Amino acid sequence: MAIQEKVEMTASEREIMRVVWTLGNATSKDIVDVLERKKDWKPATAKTFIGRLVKKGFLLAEPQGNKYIYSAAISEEDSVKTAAERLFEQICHKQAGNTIADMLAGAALSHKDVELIQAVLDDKKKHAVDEVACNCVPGQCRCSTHS
Amino acid sequence: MAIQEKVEMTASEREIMRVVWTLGNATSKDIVDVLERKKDWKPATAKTFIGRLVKKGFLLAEPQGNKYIYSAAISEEDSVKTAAERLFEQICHKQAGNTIADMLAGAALSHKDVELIQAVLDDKKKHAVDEVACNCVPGQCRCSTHS
DNA sequence: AACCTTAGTTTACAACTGTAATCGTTTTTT
DNA sequence: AAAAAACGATTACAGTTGTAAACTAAGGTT
Repeated sequence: MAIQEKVEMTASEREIMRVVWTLGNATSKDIVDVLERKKDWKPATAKTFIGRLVKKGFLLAEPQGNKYIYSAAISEEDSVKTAAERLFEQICHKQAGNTIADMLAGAALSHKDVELIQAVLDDKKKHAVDEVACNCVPGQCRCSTHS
Repeated sequence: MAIQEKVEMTASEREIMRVVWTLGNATSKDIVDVLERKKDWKPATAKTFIGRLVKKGFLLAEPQGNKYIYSAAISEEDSVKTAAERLFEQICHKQAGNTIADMLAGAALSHKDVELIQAVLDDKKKHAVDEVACNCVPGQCRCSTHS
């Protein structure tokens, strides 16, 4: 596993990344154009985020003549997974199931999605435990109150 | 529905909130004590976050003599739900199912959790569509490429 | 050659965050 | 009552983020 520093990608930066993830390779113009329409960002604004993403290591910049061709250093899937992990780190492990149920309830799903989730759930059934261990320090969740 | 401004709760602030959610009513001392152990925060640091949370409207401060009794202005469930929504806003609706599947795969679940999720999923089955509509602007996800 | 466009870099600047010390009051101890 | 402890409020200060203008150099255009 890469040493994966604690570098965060902000929501604005993710807007840039989504263009790159979509195109695979993108010029700053490609990016600027999309975000100028979607977010009303001035070209300079998108440029700033591109620069920060390169510095953070999320974007790779391949020199191409006098400019760069940008590509993503991480996949969107991994990036979203990391963001989700970051969220789950902020709640008691015991609440994870509930939270996922909430998300599920609020999501629009296709039959295919349902099937996929059912498959994962079936697998989970085999490894489900009687009680998930609480990972909180005393005082930060009710579970630890009864200990 | 309340006009729910676009006020964000940071991860550090959430640490404070978790103590309040756990205790229901908390003094600054309750909060300081827990976070001093968990995060090694100086009392002043926790105080700063408490102040910011009050200003942001997440914490209610009931005067009690010369001090305050703090309580939460939103439930932890709602707060987590909001955070999750914020995450899903950053990805294509079409990817929501996949993302949930990933989260599910990575979570520790109890039998009870599995049951709950199964129930929600069963309900979802009734309303699943053939294809979830993509909500992205052209250039920000592959779906829109074929349009 | 002179100029405009484009791309990247530098600089700007306010708001928000993390992290805390200090200050002014009250309360509690001694 | 005098001193010490506790609490909220004020101030501090660097780093991050959002938002962008200005600058610079290369490239294309007239």
